[in-house]
Amino acid sequence: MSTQSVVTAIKVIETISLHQPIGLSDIAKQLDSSKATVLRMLNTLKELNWVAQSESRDAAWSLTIHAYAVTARASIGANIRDVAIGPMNGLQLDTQETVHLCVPDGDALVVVERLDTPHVLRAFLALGTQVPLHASATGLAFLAASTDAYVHEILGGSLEKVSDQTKTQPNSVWQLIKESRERGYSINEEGLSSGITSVGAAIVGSAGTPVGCVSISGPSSRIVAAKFEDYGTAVARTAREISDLLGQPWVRAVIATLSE
Amino acid sequence: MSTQSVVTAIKVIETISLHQPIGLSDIAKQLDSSKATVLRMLNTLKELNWVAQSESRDAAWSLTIHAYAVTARASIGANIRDVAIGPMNGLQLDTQETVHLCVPDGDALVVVERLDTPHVLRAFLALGTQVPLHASATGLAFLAASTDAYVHEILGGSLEKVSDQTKTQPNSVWQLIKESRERGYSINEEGLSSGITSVGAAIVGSAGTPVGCVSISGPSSRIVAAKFEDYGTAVARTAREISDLLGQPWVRAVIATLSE
DNA sequence: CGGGAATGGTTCATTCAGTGAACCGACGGT
DNA sequence: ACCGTCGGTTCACTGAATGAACCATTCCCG
Repeated sequence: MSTQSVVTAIKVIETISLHQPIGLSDIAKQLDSSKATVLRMLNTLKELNWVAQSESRDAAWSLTIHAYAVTARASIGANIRDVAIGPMNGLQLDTQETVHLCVPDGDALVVVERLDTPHVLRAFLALGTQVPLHASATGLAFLAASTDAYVHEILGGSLEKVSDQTKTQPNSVWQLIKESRERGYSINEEGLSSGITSVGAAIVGSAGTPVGCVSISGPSSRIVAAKFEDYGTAVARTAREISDLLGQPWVRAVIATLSE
Repeated sequence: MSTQSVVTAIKVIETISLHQPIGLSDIAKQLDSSKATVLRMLNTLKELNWVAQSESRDAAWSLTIHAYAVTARASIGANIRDVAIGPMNGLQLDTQETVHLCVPDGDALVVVERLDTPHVLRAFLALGTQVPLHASATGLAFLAASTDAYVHEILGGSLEKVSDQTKTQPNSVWQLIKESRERGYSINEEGLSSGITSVGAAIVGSAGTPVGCVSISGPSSRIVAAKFEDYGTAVARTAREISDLLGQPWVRAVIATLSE
């Protein structure tokens, strides 16, 4: 059904997004589409200023800042992002570690905001990065705040081994989730990336369902077991603050004023 | 020519982006297109998970996080963003004010990164915000680093009055640009928003052309004239650091390691 | 060297996907 | 009860989207 030329156009965009500077033939190959079709899409998108090709000999294509700006200024995440930035800042000052804000996109989380640590040795994820639910502090916190039905749906799927220490056994992950529920915050020791430990907590909407997560991340040499409780309570408090703010409509107006 | 169904699809996306939650008829009206066509686009984009409609009675449409994630993880800005984050952090620590990173999109700048101040009273722009060249510290810095030909092209266009204090006379703006060139940094006193003063400097690429800008912003009560020079030299130094880093290819690899 | 297999890009006949006017049912205000 | 609006649907027409076959380059490897 429905407008397959638009479908291929969007798929072209998503393919470029995943493979950064990429050539015409490669895109056509990935989409199982003819080069002619793909090229017409690219030219149209170029006219619209959504893609550009490098002027070097390979003529590879990439997305433009314009495409980013269009999607960045809208999107549901904008609201939670603006509301969350205050409490996140406090958390960053308290812990001096990198703070991440993630929101769900399909069966994964996406990083939509980040505050950095002043430390030279640091951990951070680029904005827009996809984070798996089973292999991150934010993901575990999100699952801990989700229904058992959803958790088991995720655990029943394929649990990708992201780092050496990623737990890929449903039982092991389930154990981490149970612990997170008891504690009120989640801990992920090097499951997303070797050498990085994170502590996270879920932000819940008015309906009680999780709408996002915050976490702090740093090298395992600094985020040691002795600090888990301090960091965990701080993260959980921050998540609760954001949750509370989301429930109060007037916040939107105040933030709007400050950001003008 | 070229694939006008894709053109309308993208225009639908851009229209939604500008008007946040918006109804079917409004979109059709803005695009001078039939509701049937627009609705088919919306349904296609919905299947692709780029737009969603509120489940409330008005059934308004908005962009999804997925759309944001797709464009955020790619885009030219990603490189400069990752490179800039280090020096920006230093600047934030030194000045304790909000730090913005902007890159050009057409004849405007777009905010692609921000580091917040710990102060309660603060100034910030949402990521993805369009910033006019003539009415912002970043824009003035960008123009100061641009060719006279380009500056006059911009000054010859319409200079929108963004705030009460926005300078809309080409001569006045030209004066600000000249001062910025002499100083090495730009100052914008409440031209973008009443009560907010910013200091900015341009990041230049290997070809010597400006590729972006950094700035610090805060309430005019804190960013006072006596501090302009200190802040200005700090901002200029940061911009130079980023410029230098951009010239050194190896940095890319280091950042990639840290961000994993 | 020199051929072969990539690459980016073009052409063109076939056909099917995209188009908008007219339409429907449901709200919401007067 | 009316009118105007909303979101969404129907349908006949047609021109826009498609991919196989086609260049012109470049680059690699024997």
